[in-house]
Amino acid sequence: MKHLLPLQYIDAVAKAGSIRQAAETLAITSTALNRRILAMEDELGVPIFERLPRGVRLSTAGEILVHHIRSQLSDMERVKSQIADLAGERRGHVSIACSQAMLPYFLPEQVSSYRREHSAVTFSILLRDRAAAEQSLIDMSADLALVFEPVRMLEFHNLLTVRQSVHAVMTKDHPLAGESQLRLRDCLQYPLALPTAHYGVRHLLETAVRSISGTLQPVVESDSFEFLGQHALAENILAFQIPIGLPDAKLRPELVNRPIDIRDVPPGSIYVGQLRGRALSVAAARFANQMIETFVERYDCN
Amino acid sequence: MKHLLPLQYIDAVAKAGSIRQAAETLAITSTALNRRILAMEDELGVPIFERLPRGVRLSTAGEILVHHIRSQLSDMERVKSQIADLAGERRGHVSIACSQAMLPYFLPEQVSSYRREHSAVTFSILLRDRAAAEQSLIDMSADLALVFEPVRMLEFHNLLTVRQSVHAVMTKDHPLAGESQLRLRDCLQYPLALPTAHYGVRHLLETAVRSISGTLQPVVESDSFEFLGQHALAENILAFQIPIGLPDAKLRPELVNRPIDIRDVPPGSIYVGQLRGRALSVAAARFANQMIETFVERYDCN
DNA sequence: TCAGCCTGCTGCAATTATTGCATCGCTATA
DNA sequence: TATAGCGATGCAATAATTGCAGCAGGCTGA
Repeated sequence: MKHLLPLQYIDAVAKAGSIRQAAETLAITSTALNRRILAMEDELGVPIFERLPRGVRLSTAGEILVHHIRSQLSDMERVKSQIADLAGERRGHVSIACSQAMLPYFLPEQVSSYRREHSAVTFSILLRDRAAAEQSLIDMSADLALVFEPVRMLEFHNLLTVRQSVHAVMTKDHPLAGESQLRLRDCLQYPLALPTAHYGVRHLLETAVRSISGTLQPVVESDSFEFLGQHALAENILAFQIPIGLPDAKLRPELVNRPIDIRDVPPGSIYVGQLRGRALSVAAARFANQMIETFVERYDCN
Repeated sequence: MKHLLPLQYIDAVAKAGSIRQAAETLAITSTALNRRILAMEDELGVPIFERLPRGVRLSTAGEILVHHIRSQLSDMERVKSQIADLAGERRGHVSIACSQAMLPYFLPEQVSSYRREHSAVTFSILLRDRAAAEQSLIDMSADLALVFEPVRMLEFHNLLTVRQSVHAVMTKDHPLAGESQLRLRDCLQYPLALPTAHYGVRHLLETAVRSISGTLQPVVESDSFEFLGQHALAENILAFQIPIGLPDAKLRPELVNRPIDIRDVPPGSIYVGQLRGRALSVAAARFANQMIETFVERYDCN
């Protein structure tokens, strides 16, 4: 849409931090970009950017404006999606910010399933820790968020809550593999592989361990669950994951997962949500519905 | 704002019903306007307007788009208002759709009072019956609505409710002027001046009269309360009004108003509200607050 | 200290987009 | 059947946008 090109330009400059860099990504000259921004500031009567020696930064007015711009851009996407929808086309784009556990199995399956019906719909899947996911909703870089144990939920409109208890993951040779359910204190006897502090699983474990006056002393710690899983497998140490992030037993027969007793580690929750007050595009709304249906028939929801 | 000129053009065409007429009001040639619309339709890939022999009409896609456009235009006004506000200026525009009773005393006083503090803020006061007022909120031609006995409230976010009982208005020579409170059946003995059917006061009276198996047979009926009042005065017949629309006794000593017993005619309510989900400009929000404060200290509110 | 680099900004010329005029074809109305 | 009003279009004039080259200013590292 041509008329909101100036808005996209401002958004790009805000993101890039300098006019020349933004011009590069926009594939126009810095001259043109600079003049459009000067023109907008002139129309508005207030500077949008503060000029710094190494570029520009949003002024207070600019921050208000950029927030409005992002909302307009995403609104226009929604309108285009609605219009395409009533023309019988099922097209559009869905952007999702999610916790790591959704990445290996759940979302790929969901996206494929959806795209089998509506192949003109495209997706962005953004890995965001639980604080960053909400931020992505706020700055409209994501339409939907799937977050395990969100931090704060002020701008978050919850569509569905799914309870998930923490599971320990190990090889089938691990001494604990024989138990059907594990106690936390038993797990602590063995070497652990843990995600870094800002992940939900770690948070739940930390809280649980503190309540029995213990400490978590992981052998490996990483923000990459890919790494954690592979390493745990190689060294035969304990890792942790929630059910939605666990492979099917048939798919990975060498891996064993066992729930940890909920008396030790209370279950956390996955929240499916969107930005409060924001209207979803047709595609995003349909995809959210599909996910919610899957959750409802597969897990413990409310 | 120049970048949303194309949007304003589409809005204007939708309102005018023909490109040539819209071009007239926009002070441009029909050629230019026509081509902008063709360009927009081309970008969108879908016709915005249906071409009729006598002009154009919004297509389904166009209706979605125009609704979005109006929301964008009003959002931009809000953003400009916010930016002006943080620059220390108290400027902006407030548009209010209201029932007739607000016009003679309440709103003039409120607007003057507000403009004494913030003279850069401008106002539009639109007289709308209770159905049209909500429509004005929906199409964003009004920021706020003050409606007596609204019809439906789906899109309406209520900020305050003020109860108002119906009063009979007459000259001090009228036979009923001696009573401190009137019964409906006594009123019906005298000639009546009534507003037309879609006004709230008429609605309340009709309902009340039906419940005592009577009928309302007004001597004069008008949608102009100005006329009703003057005529009632001249012929010395009964008119009806709610307290907020009544002059101060000192101001119009020849007029007498007496409440009708609430057992006969239940009190109606003034609703102060805005469009559900819409953010108000700084000026509109402040003005709404001022009104609400006045209501709370002066009338029976909740 | 000073050269190198990156920044936003601006005058001028070329390019591109927009506008207005005249006119066409169409349809409902009188 | 004539007419008036409508949207669409070719063409020329006009206005806006862009790109190039070059400016001054501040940070960075030798």
